[in-house]
Amino acid sequence: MPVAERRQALLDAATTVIARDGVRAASTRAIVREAGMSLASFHYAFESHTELMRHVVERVLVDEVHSVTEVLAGAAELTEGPVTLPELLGAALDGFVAAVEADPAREQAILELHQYALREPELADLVRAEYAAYDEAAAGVLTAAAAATGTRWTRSVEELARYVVTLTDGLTTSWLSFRDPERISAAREYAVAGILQFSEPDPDA
Amino acid sequence: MPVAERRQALLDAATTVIARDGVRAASTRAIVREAGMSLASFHYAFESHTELMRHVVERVLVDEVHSVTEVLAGAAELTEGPVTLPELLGAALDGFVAAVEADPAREQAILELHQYALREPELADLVRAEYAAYDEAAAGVLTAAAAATGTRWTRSVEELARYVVTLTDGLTTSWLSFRDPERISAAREYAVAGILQFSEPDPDA
DNA sequence: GTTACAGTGGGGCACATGTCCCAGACGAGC
DNA sequence: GCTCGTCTGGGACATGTGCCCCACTGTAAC
Repeated sequence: MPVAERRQALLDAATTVIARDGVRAASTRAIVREAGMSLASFHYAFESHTELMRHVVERVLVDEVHSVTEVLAGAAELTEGPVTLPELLGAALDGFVAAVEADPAREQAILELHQYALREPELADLVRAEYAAYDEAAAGVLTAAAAATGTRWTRSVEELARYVVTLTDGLTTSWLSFRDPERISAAREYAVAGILQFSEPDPDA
Repeated sequence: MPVAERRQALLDAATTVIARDGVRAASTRAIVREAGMSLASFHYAFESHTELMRHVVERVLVDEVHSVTEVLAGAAELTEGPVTLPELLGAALDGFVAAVEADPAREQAILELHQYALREPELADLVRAEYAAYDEAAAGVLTAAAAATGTRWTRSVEELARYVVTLTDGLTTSWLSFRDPERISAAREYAVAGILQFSEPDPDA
């Protein structure tokens, strides 16, 4: 078993344990047990538990950015025939919420890893980079949606995107506490309405 | 030293340790070291570390609800002379954000305790009760602000309140990651604008 | 002064954790 | 077949953890 593959297997196992039992429970032994390896194999693939955790944080956050970007892009490409701006934005937010609802354990793990990373000086930047990527993804959706519906934004797209990301963050934590779709849907509607305020027909379109 | 006082001191110490070093570091020994006691004193006041944590979660979350309610009520009572709805709502949100900015460690501790509580079946209800209290506080501010400015809401105040709470949650996590006032202020402005959509002059006022 | 007892400190138990070491297994090259 | 170097398993170490016990203090009652 090549080292690279073993590292991947250990990262997978660590992610599984964290999602199921929390960061607190992700001890070296729990991870190797999950991966079906011995402790020696662990320290053959990784310098230390700390290094493993660093890679876990990095991989999970990067993966999450990818999947979110994918979900948003998928919703934005759903433009079969004429679509309105609120429909597009609503679909994008629905896609995001559906992804969170589909795998709450993963989302909870991500939040725990955020906290973990924010406590480690050398990992804190990963969280900020993650949010920057979210901002970019949201900005992409906003501009694409406006372009597809002959509208334009009256405010900076970057600012609007940050607002959207802030809101999705709130939606995520709300879902993890209540698991209540109704509690989410109202906020979702208001969010869309809030953003629409800053759009207008594009005279150039 | 009476038992009740000792328990309070230990709760204080635990809160301090958690805010400074995280929940992960809040071991029994770390807490008694912070409180300047011996291990025996700890187990004289508390049945177990688990029981202590249960009380910590309860107290911190209840305290947070109180202080948030206080901040919001304070902002709402700032009605010297004629004030507009957006001013009132903006002031309330500013008060909230200022409280978060003033003590980020405490806010981070609260988020960690949320995660901790959500992992413990018997503590999860505390988080939900906390959010329910936030909802109520936000609803109170919304109705008070509307009444003070001769306006009324066109949507259910409960739903609007939940939206506000969701948003403040996002603002909090955003602040903890970036500590960037500008990043917050834009979202704050959009939030106010978003809510204002659902207000109208009250003909009965 | 003696007794009784709530309260406290130090030490110790059993267990879990991160890390390391060393004996052995495995397979490739000759 | 043999050797050599990579890889792996089990065991062990030091440390940290939650919890407990026993000896001791101080104080209050008589």
